[in-house]
Amino acid sequence: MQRNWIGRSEGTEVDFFLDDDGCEGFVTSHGKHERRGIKISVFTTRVDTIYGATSVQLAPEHPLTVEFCAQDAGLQSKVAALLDEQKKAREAGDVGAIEKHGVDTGKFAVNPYSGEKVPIWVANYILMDYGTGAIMSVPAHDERDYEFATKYGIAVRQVIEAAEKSDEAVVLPFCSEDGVLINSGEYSGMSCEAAQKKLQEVAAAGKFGEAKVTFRLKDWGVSRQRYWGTPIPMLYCENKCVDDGLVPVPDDQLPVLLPPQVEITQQGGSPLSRVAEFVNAKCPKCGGLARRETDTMDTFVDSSWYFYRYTNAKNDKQPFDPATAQYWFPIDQYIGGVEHAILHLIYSRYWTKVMRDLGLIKNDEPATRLFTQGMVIKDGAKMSKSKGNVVSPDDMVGRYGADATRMYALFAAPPDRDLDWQEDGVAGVSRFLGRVWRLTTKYSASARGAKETRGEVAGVELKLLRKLHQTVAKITLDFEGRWHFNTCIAAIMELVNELQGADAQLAAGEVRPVVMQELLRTLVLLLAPFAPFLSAELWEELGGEGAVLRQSWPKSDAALAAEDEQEIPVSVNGKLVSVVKVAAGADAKKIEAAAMADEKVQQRIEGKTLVKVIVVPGRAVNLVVK
RNA sequence: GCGAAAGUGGCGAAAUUGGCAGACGCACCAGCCUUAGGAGCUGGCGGGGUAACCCGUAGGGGUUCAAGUCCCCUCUUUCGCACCA
Repeated sequence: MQRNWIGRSEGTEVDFFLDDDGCEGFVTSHGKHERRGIKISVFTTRVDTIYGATSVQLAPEHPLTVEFCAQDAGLQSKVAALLDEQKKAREAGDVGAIEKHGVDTGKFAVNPYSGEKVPIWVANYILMDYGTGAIMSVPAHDERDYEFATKYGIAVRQVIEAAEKSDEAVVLPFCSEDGVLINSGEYSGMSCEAAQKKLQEVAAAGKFGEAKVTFRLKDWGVSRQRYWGTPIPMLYCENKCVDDGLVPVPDDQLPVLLPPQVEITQQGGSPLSRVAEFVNAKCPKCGGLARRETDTMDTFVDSSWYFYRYTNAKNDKQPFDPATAQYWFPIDQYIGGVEHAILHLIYSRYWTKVMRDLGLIKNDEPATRLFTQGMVIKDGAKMSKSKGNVVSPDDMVGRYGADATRMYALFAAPPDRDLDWQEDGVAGVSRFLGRVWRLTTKYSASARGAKETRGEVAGVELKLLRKLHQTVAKITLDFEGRWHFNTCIAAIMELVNELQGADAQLAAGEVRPVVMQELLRTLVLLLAPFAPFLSAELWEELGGEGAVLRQSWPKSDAALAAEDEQEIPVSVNGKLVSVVKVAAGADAKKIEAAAMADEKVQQRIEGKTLVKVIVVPGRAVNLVVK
């Protein structure tokens, strides 16, 4: 997601030249490169289309635009209108919806490869803060350029044709990179990819361009003109005792605190600038008058590094001690919603890299792993304070208890998925916990004091212990490997169902206390992360030592968990026909024999020719017949 | 418009490497029990059909002995967005 957002874009920066008196005698790339005059750098991902460039377009705020305007009042008013449109679109947050407008400056630029003169335009959709603030316009091979050129009658020249020739007429713009250059001088006939590489080399050799990587990360302003932010600890010395008068507040005067009494006047500007006691200060360098910076830092600044402070919260000399931070960082696991995946996480990563470069920390990244949790959905919409559909769990805790509420939330869906909040299910979880309580307390007396060793097990003891150890294995895997707590809880429910199904045998004393103890104590340990309060009670009830949450996680005994038989589905021509039982670990031959011996299978293949038999041991059998 | 994620019973969901679709739970139905409860126990519960069987994972194609799972196209929903040269 970040890869997309940061928007790494590989392309070429190419210098066009302003065609004016200073540029006479310009010679194309074929000959010598005597370049004078003013450069207009453009960034393009499609340098292979450069022979199709029929204009150069500048952002309204481009320095050259400003210069042209200074010489031409008529142009200036038109450009001002373009800039206004761009600003309005930006404020509305949708530059994409802008209607393309532009104005011809009457000036020309020279293509450094071909020497061709092309008109220079200013357009409202060119942004000064991306790339170089100028583009070469290739209408034949770019949607936007095509739209613009047809609107203003700018030439359209095709320089790429499809790699595979077809009889159909070419529809412009042709934007595919799967093509071959035409009308491109000595580069004609090359593939797009090869041409890009070659043209970059030529530009680099001729010193009028180079391969370049551009990023689209938005430059987020640090400072805000409002009261409720962290003060920026800088002073402006009135005497200009240093070059620009800018003096940092000395360490021993940090932190700069906000004044407690501030009038919010809604006049605009920072409210702090109207608080004289705050603004007026002494220059720490020369002792003269100084003014404090009155902008405050945006909250993104704080959220980019606050967690480093957690490693060293009582340090009153520094934000944190580098050695302490190095001990704790990077964070092992970051958990957050998708809304954190871009802005906050990009800024905090960026901040970490800056602190690393300053030598404050050693880690390159703030966290090693990211887990993106789902949203809570209520009545079809994301649950949020701003939508006002937030449900407090307090009600549910009051009615069913914290254990049932917590366990229900974990049971309803895996955490990486959106959770549809429906309260009906909590009653079921509550009933389940009641069953666990009754089952455990019913047999706790005998289980509590068991001291003998287990020894060999068989019959119902084996059946129950097998299920127990299978459950431990499953939950351990789902818990550690996948964080699928819903299936962990389902597995505990299955275990309890199995125990309850054997209640008659338990009541008849067919299971020894030592086995009962293992069954119930392990059950409680498995339950503890999901229902800690109930588990603590039951742990005590079963005579467990210490706190249940301090116990080590149970280990699955693989030998006990292993089944001695397994069921293998048998299909004929891909359709399930029967299920056969074989000894666990049976080889393909034995499984095939069992499948062929099955009555239903025989009915299906009777009178047909067996073409192929596929046996996947432990998994499936498929018979292909004709 | 672009980008990302998702689509499985009446509902929330399972199916870890392609190998018995619907585990577990909710709701519902039937029965039992009872100093009648927001309780407990037993059984049923995708659709069609008396049945044998047939159909079924948004829709349509494909790969494969075998597809919810892999590939292509379409549709729908949610989230994010910046005409990015």
